[in-house]
Amino acid sequence: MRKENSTNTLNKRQMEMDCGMSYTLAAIGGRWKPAILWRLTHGKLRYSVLRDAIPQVTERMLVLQLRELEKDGLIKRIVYAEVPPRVEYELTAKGKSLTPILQNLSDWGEKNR
Amino acid sequence: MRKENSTNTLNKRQMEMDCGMSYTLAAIGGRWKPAILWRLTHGKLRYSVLRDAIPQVTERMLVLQLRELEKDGLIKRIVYAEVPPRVEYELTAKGKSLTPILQNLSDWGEKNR
DNA sequence: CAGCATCCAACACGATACTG
DNA sequence: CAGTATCGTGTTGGATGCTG
Repeated sequence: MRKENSTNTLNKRQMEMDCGMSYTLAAIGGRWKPAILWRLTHGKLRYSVLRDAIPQVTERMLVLQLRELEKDGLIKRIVYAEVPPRVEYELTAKGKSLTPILQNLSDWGEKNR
Repeated sequence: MRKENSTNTLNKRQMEMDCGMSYTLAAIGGRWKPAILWRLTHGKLRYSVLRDAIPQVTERMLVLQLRELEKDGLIKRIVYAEVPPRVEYELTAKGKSLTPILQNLSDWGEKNR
């Protein structure tokens, strides 16, 4: 790593750009997060439905990514006190605000791949 | 991995969404790609300028990510037949078309972190 | 039903040294 | 100036089996 030069004024706008983007990419960048978020855009889904809607994901990864999305405040986990257990996942307002961005990413990908 | 059920019609729109997004995220998702792309939005930059504009990156990673961006057609590498050598990097049209999307990602990140 | 625990492989990324 | 080469590490994610 090179030494950082104090006269090197990489300006504030650039750092904020990097920073904001890193945050967003970390939030949606997991291997299965886009798939999960997209499935949830049309409403609440039960764990088993979500799982069956993304057949390629292992349960381990599904749960891990759901937990991260929850921790980042993008989805809400709703546990019903029933037997057998029922758990549903739903986008939060923050999560919903990502929808147009996900759409943009998808559109760009479809057009350019 | 669960066995894929042939009656499980995960519909075509969903698969295209995932697919397009995966493609886009792979294109911009590298650790330093957003930083590189952003630096290039205002025009051609020389290798050493780019390097000094992102002091945290090692040369190894910078070159690797530049090569991938080039392979994906987002940037163009221009080598001048001079001594000492000079190399410049520039966004392609495809790369430029990402700018508004990067801006969205940055804005969302700034607002929500 | 909705997970968790364990083990393991692949890869991304960093540090450091060297070069056409 | 603009890179390569080599080595080492931490994280990501997959396979498999078990559980409140």
